[in-house]
Amino acid sequence: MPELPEVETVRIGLARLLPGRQIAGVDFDWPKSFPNAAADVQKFLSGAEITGVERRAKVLIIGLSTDYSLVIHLKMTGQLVFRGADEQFGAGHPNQSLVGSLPDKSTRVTLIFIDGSRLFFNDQRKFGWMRLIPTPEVMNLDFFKKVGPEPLSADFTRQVLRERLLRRKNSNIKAALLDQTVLAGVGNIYADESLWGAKIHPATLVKGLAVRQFYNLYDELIFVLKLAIEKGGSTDKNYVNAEGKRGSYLSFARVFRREGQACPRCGTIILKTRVAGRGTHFCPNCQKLKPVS
DNA sequence: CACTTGACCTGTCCGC
DNA sequence: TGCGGACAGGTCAAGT
Repeated sequence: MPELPEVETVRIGLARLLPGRQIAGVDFDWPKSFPNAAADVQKFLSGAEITGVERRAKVLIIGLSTDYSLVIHLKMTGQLVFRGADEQFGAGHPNQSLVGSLPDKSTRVTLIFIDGSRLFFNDQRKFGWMRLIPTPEVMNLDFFKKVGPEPLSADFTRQVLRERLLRRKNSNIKAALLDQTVLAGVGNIYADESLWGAKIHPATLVKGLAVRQFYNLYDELIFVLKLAIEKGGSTDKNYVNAEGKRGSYLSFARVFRREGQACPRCGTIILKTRVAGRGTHFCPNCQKLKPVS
């Protein structure tokens, strides 16, 4: 669920809310959510000031004045929700909020700032994690060494997308788009949405795609990612931004979670199948599976 | 080596 | 109503 647009939306919110705040303490219980030893957490977090919030792929990097960074992956159900000291932790937000009283039973880590405000790391399914890493070593993490280019960076061109996808020429296009070593940040929602835009069947083999199709896919991918950031991401069940509010992209979605509805382009009923091990939505008329010639 | 599948988890929904 | 099982889908390890 949190894909590039959702993580970027959280980053924008945290970058506005956190820098300059000083950490007083941290509470955490589930060790896998924060694997650093408890002593290290207290030692390198307490007294640290937050210097900035960055994103690479679907990972958030919160910089600290101690030359350590908090590296966070939300995986499927992670949330990072900030509450100011003057906000009742138990009251929730009136406007489109999905989270109420905090901490709740999905809260894995709580950062407490000296001004009384708090940052809650909630994660229902416990797949996500937060790690304290010396800042110069962050990019040495295996994930960062392998991850592909940022699709919204200036040097990510149509040609680059085609070259990267062709690294998996024998895969279907959906599996290749989801492969984080091919390019960073695309997950199930935006893979389906961009393939619909480019009129490509998700099971099409990469080697069977024409150059023009790669370029169409590039245009649709960039369009969908930018629109999703504009809409604050997609909220299905869990995802919320740094203020606990929903994203609205799904009301603009063309195929994702719209099985049984009419394709907005041709009116054919949208199907849901399984491709690359994931639930996959597509229009059987606009996105035909052609044999490799 | 290229590629696919299963494990990690919990909550929800569906059929009986 | 209760209960088992399928499903949700990001990433890594294990399997083919």
